[in-house]
Formats: sequence, structure tokens, C-alpha cells
Amino acid sequence: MDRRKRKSREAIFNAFVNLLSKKSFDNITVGEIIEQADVGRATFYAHFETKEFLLKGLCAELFDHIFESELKNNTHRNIFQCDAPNSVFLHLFQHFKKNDNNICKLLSSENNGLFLKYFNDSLIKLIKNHLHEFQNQKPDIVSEDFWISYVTSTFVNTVLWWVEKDMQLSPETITNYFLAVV
Amino acid sequence: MDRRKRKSREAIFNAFVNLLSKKSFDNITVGEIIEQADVGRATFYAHFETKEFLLKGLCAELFDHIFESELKNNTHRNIFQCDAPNSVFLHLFQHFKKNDNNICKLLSSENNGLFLKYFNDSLIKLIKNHLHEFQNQKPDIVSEDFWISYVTSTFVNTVLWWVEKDMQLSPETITNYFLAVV
DNA sequence: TTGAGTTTGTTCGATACTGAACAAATTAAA
DNA sequence: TTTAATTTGTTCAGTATCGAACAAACTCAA
Repeated sequence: MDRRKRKSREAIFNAFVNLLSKKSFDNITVGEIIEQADVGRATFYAHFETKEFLLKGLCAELFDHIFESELKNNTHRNIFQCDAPNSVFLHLFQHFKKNDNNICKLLSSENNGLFLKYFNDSLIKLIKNHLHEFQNQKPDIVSEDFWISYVTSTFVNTVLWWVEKDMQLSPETITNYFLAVV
Repeated sequence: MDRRKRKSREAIFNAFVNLLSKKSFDNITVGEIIEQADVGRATFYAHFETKEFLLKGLCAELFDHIFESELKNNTHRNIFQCDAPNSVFLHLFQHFKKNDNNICKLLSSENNGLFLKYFNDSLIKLIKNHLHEFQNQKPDIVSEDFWISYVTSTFVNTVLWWVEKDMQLSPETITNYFLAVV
């Protein structure tokens, strides 16, 4: 990616998450974002159609990172940085625990609907790749699609519950909780 | 200044002073600077003719800040930030004490010749503006030019001596030392 | 409801930056 | 000295960003 694109993109993401740590998504204006990101208005809209797409992009960035660390050839520059563990689920919990870029604020926010939607959508793709890990638990009656949807929503709910309890359990423990129920 | 120019300029300055804190001016290559600054080669040369001009620019930036805080309307964005005291000399000593952007490395470096030259040149302009503070000390025999040169070099030597002694004396004390001898 | 102020999203000419290539100068090693 | 490798400084077509303006949509108090 062109150096300028990468810089603008990172600047906008960083400004966005900084603002998210202070106020809710709905109360953040594009004007505030571009001011904090120190980029022009036209630049913002060259990258993101709307504020919602920015949020979507942030989620994509998170899951890109998760996907990539799976493939082990972590070459491209991503705003999320860590040493990826074996389990993708543990990996995700760890990122939430680290509260990378205040991502948790998005989950526990009053207006988390949009984020949850993206979260869910991205997660489904991830779960599909790891379906084999749950294959033997799947009851024969249910369809695969339903099974994927079930595992995904269970994961989302586990995360929500965990965040609501201020993430007092360790990422390892909550991962085991999740694996135990599905 | 155009947002892009300002950003590139700041990035290059910051990369430069970071490198200066690790190695001497002569051992720093333009390649290293642009890598750390994360800008293209052509961009560097669009801003600075050579590495020497970069150093010159850094000095200018420091003295611009000093001059500006004198005029009290500190509007434009400068890489040096502080609350300016009454005495410009104290102000300068304070910046050295803070070691803003490793500026001291430049003074105590083996190859400080070039920097000292710029330092001296910039300082002369500053001293000229404050000549009235030393006017009653000037012997009648000596010319004004000589007097300026004398005060300037005395200040430079005071700074060098102070830095050499690891700046153990407070900025206030060393300022008084300086004012006492001239 | 009205009107003033804010925010959104778009437009466009001007400009800075990119990336890649290149010859020339410098440095280091053989 | 000769050679290889590094570094310098320049060039240029392609692209992203700038800044400033603008209409349209929205907000909210009067």
C-alpha cells in the first residue's frame, strides 16, 4: 500500500479509537476524527464512505490480524500487534483483555449494535475455518450452517459476558469456559 | 504551512534527532533518516538539500522557537515546546537541560564543528537583540561588532563547559555565571 | 415553525509525496 | 589498484492529500 495511504489510514484509525475511549460512537463527529487524525476532510472520505464504514474497517483490521497470524506469514503492517498464541479464540480474548485500541469500549457501548453485527459477520468466517475443532461435538440432526451460527453467537455472548464482568477471568480461563460449553 | 509539508518536516526532524541520540552526525546516512522518518527519498531532498542543511534547519527551528517566545505570540507549530521564562539565556539553558530532542548530543559530539557554527550564527542575531542588557558593561574602546562576538562566544563556551560537566549546575545558576562574567 | 448553527458528504485545481530508476560519488575490501 | 557495494542526489510520471468552498441534511433553541 502506498505509504501515504497507510499513514492516513493509521492516523484515522488511531484518532477514532482515541475518541472511542472518551465518548460513544454516535457522539463522535467526522470533524473531530479528522482534527485528531490531522488529515483533511477530503482524505477521510477518500478512505471511508461514512463513519460506519470506518467502524467496519476497524473490525476488518482486527480480524485481518487474527487471520494473518494464523497463516504465520505476518508481513503487512497492521494496527494490532502481538505474539499470536495457538488458539485463535485465546488470541481474540487476549486482544480484548489488552483492550487494544479500546476495542472493548465498542463492545460494552450502548450503541454496540453495529459493531456486534460486524463482529458477528467477521467471526463467522473465522469459525468456519475452525469448524473441525468442534465437529465431533455437533449433533447429527442440526445443519452445518446452524452449527456455525450457534458456535459464533455463543462466542460473542461469552465475550460480552466476560467484558461485562470487567474481564476478571483470565483469557485462558474464559477460553476454556467457551470450549467447555460448545 | 501545508499539512503534508509540516508532517514530513516533523517526521524527518524526529528521525534525525533519534538517530543523533544513537550515533554521530557523520555516521548517519540519509537512507537511515528516511527509513526512520518513513518518507520517500525524494521527499527528503525536497525539504533539505543535504544532511548538513537538515542540521542547519534543526538549529533554525530551535532559535525560531526562542525568538518567537520572545515576541509572545507563539502561534505556529514548532518541534520545541515549553513555557518561556523571562531571560532568553535562561530559556536556552533550560532547553539544553531538558535535552530537547537530544540537542546536547550535537554539542558534545566529536564532530560538533558544523553545529557550533550554526549555533554561533543564530546566537549572534539573538544577542544583538539583547545588546542593551550588556551595554553598560561594554568598554568604550571596543567596537560594537567585537562586543557582540565576545558576548556570543562567551555564551557558547559557557554552554560547552556546562554540558561537559554534565549540566550539574541548575539552568538558573549557570545563567548567573554567564551574566556575571560579561 | 422558523431560523441560526452544526455536520455531512462532494467537488476540484493545486501541490506534495511516492516509488522506482538512474548516474555519479564515496567507501571498503580484495 | 581494481572491484564490488554503498550512498548520494536527481528525475519523472502517477497518485494521494490539501484546502477551501459548497449544497444538503440535521439539530436544537426560540
